[in-house]
Amino acid sequence: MKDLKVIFMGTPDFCVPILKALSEKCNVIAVVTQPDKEVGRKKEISYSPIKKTAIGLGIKVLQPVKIKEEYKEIIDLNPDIIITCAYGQIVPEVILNYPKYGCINVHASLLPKLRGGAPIHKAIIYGYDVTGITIMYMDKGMDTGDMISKKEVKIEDNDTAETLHDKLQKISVTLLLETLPKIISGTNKREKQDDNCATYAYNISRQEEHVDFNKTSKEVFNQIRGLNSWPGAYAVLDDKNIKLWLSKISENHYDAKPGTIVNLDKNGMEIVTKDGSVLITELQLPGKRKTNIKDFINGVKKEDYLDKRFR
RNA sequence: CGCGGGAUGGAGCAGUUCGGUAGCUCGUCGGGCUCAUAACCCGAAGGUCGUAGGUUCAAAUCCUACUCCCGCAA
Repeated sequence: MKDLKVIFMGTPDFCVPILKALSEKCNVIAVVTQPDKEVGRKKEISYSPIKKTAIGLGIKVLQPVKIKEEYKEIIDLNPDIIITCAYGQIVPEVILNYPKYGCINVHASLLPKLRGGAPIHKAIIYGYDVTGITIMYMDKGMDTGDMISKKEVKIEDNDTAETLHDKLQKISVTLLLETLPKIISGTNKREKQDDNCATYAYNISRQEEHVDFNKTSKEVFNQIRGLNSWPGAYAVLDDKNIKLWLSKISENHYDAKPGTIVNLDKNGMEIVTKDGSVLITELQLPGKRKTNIKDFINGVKKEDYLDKRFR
């Protein structure tokens, strides 16, 4: 594997361990990542986590704005295999057919479930009990190619998108290192996806970050933890966006309209849902930092919140 | 030069409009009560009020510049 010429394509933090592992086991001849973006309040230019890692490892970095048009350099490098993970652009067929061992993708779900850009978040938000990593051949569709190997991860009640991200990140590396030798020796499996069972995990929209308390407690709970620690769920109170970071499902039932704050103490800010209530245990006011409920109630008057209603 | 909020003992906040003794709720430490406690009672420690300069008899508070944090928008 040492001489295997690999091009790695990826962008976020999630795939950094994969790049690191590949750079140890193979000859990573180039890394392809999304173009630098101006980001944040000061519109500073930020490099993607993968670009930073590649620079640290001394690997050549390519950043096509549209890989559909700017693929020549990638082909000229004559890779044996292209490995992608959360790259963020659809790779054109010209590239897919080129490397002798093909183009494979590491996807953070058990395909054909949760095809798309936000499989980790959506696995929790949709209330899945189990998710995982799938390694697959890429084709021209979005996460529709033939599957090579899979590894499952259970979703626990206390998992957030962040903890699940970390678990999946870990096993993505081991699964890839198990699978890669089989691909090279031609002993890997190749299984078609059943399109009838497919579900989709498109990128999170602003609308999906908004908590609707007309949903069930379970749905609210899953939404809040599924968006933690990025980008965060929010609801609106007094025209202010309040971020809701952690919650618990309460056993209590109230006669108030969904969204009403019925209680505020060290156990949480209790908000009525469609079928009961949830206790918010970590939240954030605009301009402020994240605070746990204990700190939050210290600086706040209970009367300012009780009986008000989120929308 | 995208818009806006913020920085005050270890934590979360009030006080800034209109300059005049550093305050609240917690936490910590010590003591008490209790079979016991995260509960209750008593007491203590802990802050050059983000930084630098200016105005003033006097600045957390007014003026100027800067640093850092955060929400929105991209």
